[in-house]
Amino acid sequence: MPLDKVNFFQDVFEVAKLIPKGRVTSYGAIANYLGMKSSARMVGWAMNASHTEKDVPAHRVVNRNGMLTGKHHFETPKLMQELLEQEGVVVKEDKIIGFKTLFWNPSVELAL
DNA sequence: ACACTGACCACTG
DNA sequence: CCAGTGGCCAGTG
Repeated sequence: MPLDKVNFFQDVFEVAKLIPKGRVTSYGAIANYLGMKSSARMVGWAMNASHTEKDVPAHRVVNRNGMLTGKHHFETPKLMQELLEQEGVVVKEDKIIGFKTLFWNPSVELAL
């Protein structure tokens, strides 16, 4: 597979699109799934470009704490939380309640 | 070509 | 338990 130069934006987007409604995952989990566990920053950075892709649910991607760190990068800061709540995810103080339960690990769910 | 930055994560003390 | 530090890849000044 031509993963050499890594179009890793697309990969990140693909994974993000696979996140089930009402579930969330972390940058690190995606990075890990893509085989770049330490490059979680890049995932976040890639999400920055997710604005160009319409079907990328960036609101379902949070940091390992379940905290909505990227909400400031949305059109409006409250948008991220609202989108999550629309899917039944409870958000309090910018962090996801029951994150551990709602966590969707691509390395497990998409396990090869 | 160099240095800094970034929606992060894990390890050490 | 909290704070500090390194690592990781790519883009920008």
